[in-house]
Amino acid sequence: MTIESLANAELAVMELLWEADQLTARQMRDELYPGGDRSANGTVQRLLQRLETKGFVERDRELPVHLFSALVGREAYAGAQLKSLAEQLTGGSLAPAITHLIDAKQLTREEIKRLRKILDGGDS
Amino acid sequence: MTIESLANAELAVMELLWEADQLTARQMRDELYPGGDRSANGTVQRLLQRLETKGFVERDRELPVHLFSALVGREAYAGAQLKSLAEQLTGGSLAPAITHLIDAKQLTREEIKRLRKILDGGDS
DNA sequence: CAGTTTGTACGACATCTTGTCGTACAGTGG
DNA sequence: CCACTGTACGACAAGATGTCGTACAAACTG
Repeated sequence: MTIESLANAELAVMELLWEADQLTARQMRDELYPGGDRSANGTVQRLLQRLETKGFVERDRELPVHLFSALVGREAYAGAQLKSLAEQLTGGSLAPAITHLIDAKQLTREEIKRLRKILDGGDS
Repeated sequence: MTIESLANAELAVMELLWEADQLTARQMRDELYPGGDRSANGTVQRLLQRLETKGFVERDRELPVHLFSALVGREAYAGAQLKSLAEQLTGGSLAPAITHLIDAKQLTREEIKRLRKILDGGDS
């Protein structure tokens, strides 16, 4: 159940799928490679193929022109990455890193407020 | 000032340096490659060299046998990675990802409590 | 002093990942 | 039948990573 991590171009594709519910490869090509010649099609298809293998993307094969959609949401991906980072570095806890961010003034007062609200609501 | 991200073997070296203040390459070799033959020395030296280039490690050249120490602390590294993740994925805010972790019950009650305490203290 | 040992410096390499491209093939419409 | 669009996928270059080998300097041993 481990969620792999994504590279730039793959992430760019996911960004599109996180915005729209379903997209064709063509639509994504137009978005990602505006002056898209023939080869850009292959690139996008390749990226989608790999994302499908990794379990990030689903493909509706009903029609000859497939419809792609995200299987892993942005928040789920971000959360998984956060968790994996914490596990790798600080024994599974986010606390040390967040402490550091606060001390280094890398979190705005706004953001701190937002996080506090989330935590107060989330557990009880 | 961007902090690069580290690969496995590099991270393993940093782990050692995060535990001890200063170490010789030899000490790290013994730790990382217990049955260490000749070539393991080269590997460790190479890793240290690259870490030095990336600005993660400092080398005391006073003695012929160098003493290595971490320039970037574990919490600073974790924090930087956290921040870069948030910037890449959720517009710089950690809130969405943490919300997801709470909803998906990926944070223990303990951890939530700890985070809340940090946030309550950190702002003032 | 000559020889050995220990450590540093670094070139070289195999492997993997990533992004890209080209080509082959299927279905559709003229 | 031919052109077009899309899918499938092999191949490749570039970069990162971990490893190894070798060259060289400093110190220690006899």
